[in-house]
Amino acid sequence: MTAAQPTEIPPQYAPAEVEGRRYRFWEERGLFTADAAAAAPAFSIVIPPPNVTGTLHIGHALDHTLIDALVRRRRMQGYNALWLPGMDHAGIATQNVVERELAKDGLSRHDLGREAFVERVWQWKAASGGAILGQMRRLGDSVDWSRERFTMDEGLSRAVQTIFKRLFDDGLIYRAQRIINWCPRCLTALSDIEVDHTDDEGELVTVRYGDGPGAVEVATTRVETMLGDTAVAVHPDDPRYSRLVGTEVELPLSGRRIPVVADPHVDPEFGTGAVKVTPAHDPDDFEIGRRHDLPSLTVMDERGVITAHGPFQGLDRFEARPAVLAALREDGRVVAERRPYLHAVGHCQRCGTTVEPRLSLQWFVKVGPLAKAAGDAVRDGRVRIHPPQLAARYFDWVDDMHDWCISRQLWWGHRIPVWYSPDGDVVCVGPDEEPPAGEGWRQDPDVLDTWFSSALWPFSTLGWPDDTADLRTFYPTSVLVTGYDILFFWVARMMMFGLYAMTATDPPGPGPARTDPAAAVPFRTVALHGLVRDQYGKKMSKSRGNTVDPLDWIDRFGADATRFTLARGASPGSDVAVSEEWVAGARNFCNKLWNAARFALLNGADAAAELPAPAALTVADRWILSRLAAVTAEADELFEHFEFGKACDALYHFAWDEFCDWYLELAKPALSGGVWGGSPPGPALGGGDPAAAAGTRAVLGHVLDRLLRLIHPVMPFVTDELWTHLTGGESVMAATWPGRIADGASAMPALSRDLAAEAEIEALMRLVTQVRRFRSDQGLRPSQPVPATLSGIEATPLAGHETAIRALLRLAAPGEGFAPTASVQAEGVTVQLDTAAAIDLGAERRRLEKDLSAARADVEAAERKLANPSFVERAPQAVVDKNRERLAAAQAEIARLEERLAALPQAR
RNA sequence: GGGCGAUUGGCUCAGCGGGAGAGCGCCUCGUUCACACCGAGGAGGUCACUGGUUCGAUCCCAGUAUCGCCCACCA
Repeated sequence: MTAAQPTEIPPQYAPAEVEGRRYRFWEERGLFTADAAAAAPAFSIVIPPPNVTGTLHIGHALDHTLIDALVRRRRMQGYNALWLPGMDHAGIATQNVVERELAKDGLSRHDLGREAFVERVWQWKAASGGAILGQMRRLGDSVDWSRERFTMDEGLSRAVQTIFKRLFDDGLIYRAQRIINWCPRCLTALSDIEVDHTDDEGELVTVRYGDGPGAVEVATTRVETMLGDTAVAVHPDDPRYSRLVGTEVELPLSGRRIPVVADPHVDPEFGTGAVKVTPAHDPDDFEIGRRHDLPSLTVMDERGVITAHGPFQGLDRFEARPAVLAALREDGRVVAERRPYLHAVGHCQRCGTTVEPRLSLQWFVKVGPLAKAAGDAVRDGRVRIHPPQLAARYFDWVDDMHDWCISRQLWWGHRIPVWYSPDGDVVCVGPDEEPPAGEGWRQDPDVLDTWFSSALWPFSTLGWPDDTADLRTFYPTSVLVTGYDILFFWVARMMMFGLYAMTATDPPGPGPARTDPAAAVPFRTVALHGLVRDQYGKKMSKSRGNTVDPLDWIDRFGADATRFTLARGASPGSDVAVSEEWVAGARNFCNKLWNAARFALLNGADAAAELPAPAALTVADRWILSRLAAVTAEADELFEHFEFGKACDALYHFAWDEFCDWYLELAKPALSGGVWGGSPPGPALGGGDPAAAAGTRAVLGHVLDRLLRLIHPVMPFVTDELWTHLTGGESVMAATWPGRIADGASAMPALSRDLAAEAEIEALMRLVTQVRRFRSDQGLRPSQPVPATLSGIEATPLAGHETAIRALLRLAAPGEGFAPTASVQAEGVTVQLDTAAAIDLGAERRRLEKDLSAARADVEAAERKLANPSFVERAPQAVVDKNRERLAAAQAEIARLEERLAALPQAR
């Protein structure tokens, strides 16, 4: 027997000491590196590329924890697992960040010029990107660093150009004069989803146009745009206005005469039923203008400043509004004013500025056929969205998508590969083509929406348009793990472009493609998680001051604790609430594992030994192996369905409640091989039996070995540190997963359930808990030995467990003058205790009465049910039987309790 | 204006057509040789409200209320 010496293993886990060392080891051994030529089935995940705008936040930590857990498990299962890392240039977001940096020095990007500015952004990218990579290492991300990509690296830029050219040639990219969302601060076009709507306070003003019988009143929230009105529209069937259609009215403040047109888009119920039409500054009006061939008058520049000649020229749009209104009032034109008037107003997602609808020439993707294909792939099951209820949102969006404005008036991003000649010729240049030669050709100055390149991520990162081994092996990727908040931004667009690029066509498009439609999808499953929230369920934000820096938690609690906190809260599609108490609890769990392993190591746990046959094991050994079998199957299944929270919970409770709290206590007699708790060892738990001791050391080693493997995907560092100590193996990362494994991989020996052992130990647990409760009620200190007899135990399944029970309960052998003062009955055993003092009759009576009323309630409920013929007739037999058993048990309990209550006053 | 989801102990959340669960917090006790980042015991909930279906509803259905999220070109 190994003497339990004070040891070099400290009693507390110190993450900082372990994490860096373990990560370097994994990396040096190439344990993260996937092999495109490997025979094992492939499993691949591409990282949702973090923006190079700053550093990772706790939401990234959640995403990375879940992905890493999936990948680590698959790797252990024997898959050829790849987690491909990389980052996103994040066009407008990054440009804004760098512009803000410049602004600190009083500079604008125009002071630097395009080339120098872009160079400056690259410097920023290097710094921010470096920080992000460092954070990923701290988190323990098992990414294949040899395959790291960036959306603007050479290969990906070639993929962007390739697909742009193909879309252009297919007529799916076009350039058009349209009303688009314009940010007057960022000075660029935005797509619909880059606009956030909020209900803002405005004013609804009713203005009279024209005079006399031909006058018409219109309602508007934006009086300043009337400078650009070119019509008034009414509904064709509106009898109030039918006589006016075709006439002209005079536009106030300008004297221009504009026509009254009839258009079905007008809602006769709203306002006055007549609407002013400003085709250059409102998307609806633009459409009306098109239908009626109205001129478009642009009265605002790109910064939102009025350009129309007259008294308002040079005013900002928000200054112009009250000015125009005042002028209208002066003219007696204002019929009614309603304020406050709440209405949805669009804001730039990146800077919050109110978006201005602006007529301009932009590039668009014609999304019709692409979106149809993206919807169909989910509809026909080639791609599964998890949890399924989020698929409804996906369909809503994909099935009714507007054309996608992809040009941005920015400098940071992929330059649009189109060239213009002075004569108006337009040439789209492919990746291997030279720009057109000759005088005066100019490339389009705009760049592409950052989501354009993100949409190619699952295949551009694998080498597309080249026919690479990586692409052949790892596409389609297995799972896409990301937050539901970017379902539209990213997931839907990857679907559109993945299917477009990777579906074989006739004639073939550029790059390799798949003839099997199921192999063309960018990923087979989309696993959506939620947002990280604070302990009150509130969204984290800098203004609330409730954000969490993952590095701060990693420094203070360890990466494993941080990961466990996030994973334990993760349910598919729902948000995760975290707080410092939670991560402290997770840190405690790490420490619990640490000490369980420390105990095992000190007691000669032997993971390498052959497991003895059940007959040669103690009941406790058989029980914990059976419980391990159960929790292995359970956790395995839960991980498979992205139920990280439940998997963590199952493992946590097994490790703490069953393995540590009961099994380690029960194993002590066998391990110590001698005196334990002051009592001689008993046979059932193998005390004093060398064979049983060896068996228990083997079981202890095996259970801990498998448990560490099961927890490793979520808590990689502490499990690896402990596992290597315990087994002498190189890394648990490379060990076999105890549950299901990949085809062709070799599994661990299966464990089976042992229900007899489970029942026996559960009975022991109930008895021990009952007596502990009595001791606690009586104020007996846990450490104080109490002489007691256990009568009737020989006739119960607990017959062999008397020593264990005595030890767990600190019950001493009855000595001379043994005089029991109280008894506790449970599991067919009567425990008579000599408390050496009068027991607290009040406490005992209260306890017994409480138990009695609970038992009576049980009897009443069961009787009521069983007295109901419909219940007996129609309920499942098992349920009826269960109630009969409950009734009998409760009745017996009542008899016992009444007896003891009656005996109570006689007790000493 | 549409759509989706939620409402369970103090807080955050599981659960589910047959006697309400966890973590944290709270109370009591504790220097038993893995761990005080611990151990033992305990208190605490008419499962939002109203109806319906059912032998039986926290669970299914309808409505109400409150909250949250997503989408939206009604000026």
